Amino acid sequence: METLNPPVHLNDPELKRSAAIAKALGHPARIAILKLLAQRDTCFCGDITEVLPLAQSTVSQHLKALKAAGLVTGEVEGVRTCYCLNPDGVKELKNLLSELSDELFDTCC
Amino acid sequence: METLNPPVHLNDPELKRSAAIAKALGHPARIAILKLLAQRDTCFCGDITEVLPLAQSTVSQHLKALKAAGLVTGEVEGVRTCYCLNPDGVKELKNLLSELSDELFDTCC
DNA sequence: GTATATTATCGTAATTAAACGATAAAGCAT
DNA sequence: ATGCTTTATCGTTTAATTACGATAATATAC
Repeated sequence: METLNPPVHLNDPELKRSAAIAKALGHPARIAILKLLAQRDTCFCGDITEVLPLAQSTVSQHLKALKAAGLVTGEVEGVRTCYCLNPDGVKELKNLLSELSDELFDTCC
Repeated sequence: METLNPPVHLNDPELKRSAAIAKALGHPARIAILKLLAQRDTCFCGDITEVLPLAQSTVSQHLKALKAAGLVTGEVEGVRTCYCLNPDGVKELKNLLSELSDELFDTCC
């Protein structure tokens, strides 16, 4: 049955935000970093670089991406930067996820 | 405190799978398509193209990406193709999400 | 058979992402 | 002050993404 749908606006802020959060998770290294941050209480860039098979500059780039997505905060502590999960961002992530879970019930035509 | 972590293997299948699913959601058009598929019972490429501000070939590409990620199935019905949410893929997505929700409790150093 | 409708694929262009090494900046130690 | 450590940024290269129009393929209609 033709349930006619209104046109979709790809610039809808909520839609864009959801995609941005998902995109930030769209690389194994970034998921790994988030999990590390959830486990450890120290979270300097160097600690992460030690554990990931990536160059320091690459890790720094991934951290920047996570920060831009609002999933992570970075507080300068002297010469180092302490990265942490951003509670607000994680909350948004969880909301996105549960919203999607609700909407994507299993149907098939 | 230095909770020393084992090295992370970015080729870990589960990690890669999680990232691949997230990546598939990492574009507004693809999230919109998934939501449409959840709402409508007809789900031909043309129906989606009608609603999205994108060319037919672009929509087809996004559908291909969703299919490659296992989130969508496409059954050929004569000259058209009927796209549906893939229950297995959606289940995986939900598992990923709840796993992440569990792991990413709010901490800060 | 000829035309029409539907979708996938090809070719292409522009943009973004991912990775690295090298370097700069800035704090800490001596 | 000099050197060491830590991290961000720059410059670069390679690869992937996104988008479009054009075309091919295939089923349906006439």
